[in-house]
Amino acid sequence: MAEKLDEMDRRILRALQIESSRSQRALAEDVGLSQNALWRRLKALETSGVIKGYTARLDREAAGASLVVFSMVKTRRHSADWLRSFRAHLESIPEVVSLYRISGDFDYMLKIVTHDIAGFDRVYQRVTEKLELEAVTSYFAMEAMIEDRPIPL
Amino acid sequence: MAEKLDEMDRRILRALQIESSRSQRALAEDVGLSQNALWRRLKALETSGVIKGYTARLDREAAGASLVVFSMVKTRRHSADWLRSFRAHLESIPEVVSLYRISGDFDYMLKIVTHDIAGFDRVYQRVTEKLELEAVTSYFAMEAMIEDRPIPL
DNA sequence: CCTGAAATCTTACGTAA
DNA sequence: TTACGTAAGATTTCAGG
Repeated sequence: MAEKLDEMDRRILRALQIESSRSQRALAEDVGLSQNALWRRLKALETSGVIKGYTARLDREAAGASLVVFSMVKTRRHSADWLRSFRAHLESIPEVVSLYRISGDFDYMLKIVTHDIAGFDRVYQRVTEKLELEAVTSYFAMEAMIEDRPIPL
Repeated sequence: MAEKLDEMDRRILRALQIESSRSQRALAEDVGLSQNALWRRLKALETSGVIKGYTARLDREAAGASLVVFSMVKTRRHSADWLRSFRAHLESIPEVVSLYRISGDFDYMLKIVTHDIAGFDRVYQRVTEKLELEAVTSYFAMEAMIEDRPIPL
């Protein structure tokens, strides 16, 4: 399950991150394998969990999600129990698309995606109402210059 | 090209963001359409650009990209020319997976994904060498609690 | 709803590193 | 041993009519 990826695997993953809807034949030709060999590697990568699934890449704005906000959060409490409910609370809010525990003068960093300011405000209320936070600093994205590029391999 | 999405479209997009590799039949059944009707909507969503493509969802750690860093950047210069070269420079660095122009006491926010600290340091050098930056504050992700969830629709 | 064409999945066997 | 190639067939899905 934890075999290391070789160069061929990385080539396949790179191609799949760019466009996964191409036929196995075309993909196989690109990376330099037969369709059959590619199929076997694909299956291995899927069952080992390196490939978690396949998803549609959407135009965020066209999908009506125009606003991106990054919120840096400093918390007041740090017990295991509190942390659990903190995580559960944020998981219940779909607009919180990312949550990282970070180093530095803040404890967590949230990426929030909504339709507009009003939507963000509702999320903000929901985030803060239930949790005792010491400080929240929000950075509004004015422009997405590079957005969610492939994981570098 | 700019027709609004109706509830059925959103249902389809929601399903596709969760798992796009399922058959049109299964998908159609889920959202309450015939395979044929789904196919027409899919084609429309693809040609209108709402769906930009399809991609494999990878396990970042398993793919060997263990380190995530968010860097807040304050710039010294702001001319159109400089901005162009700033963008081009960062686009040339694949480890910079996101770049947003933001409001607040910083000008830009970078998301950088690398294998380890050494890799991050190389990227950091590359980012800062060519550009006159006033300040850079980096937050290292200690733990990814929620990562890149679907765009809320 | 129906269908021809295409793609996927699977097995089997021979070969090369 | 481990991975690859070819080949061929069964099955499923696609892309429309």
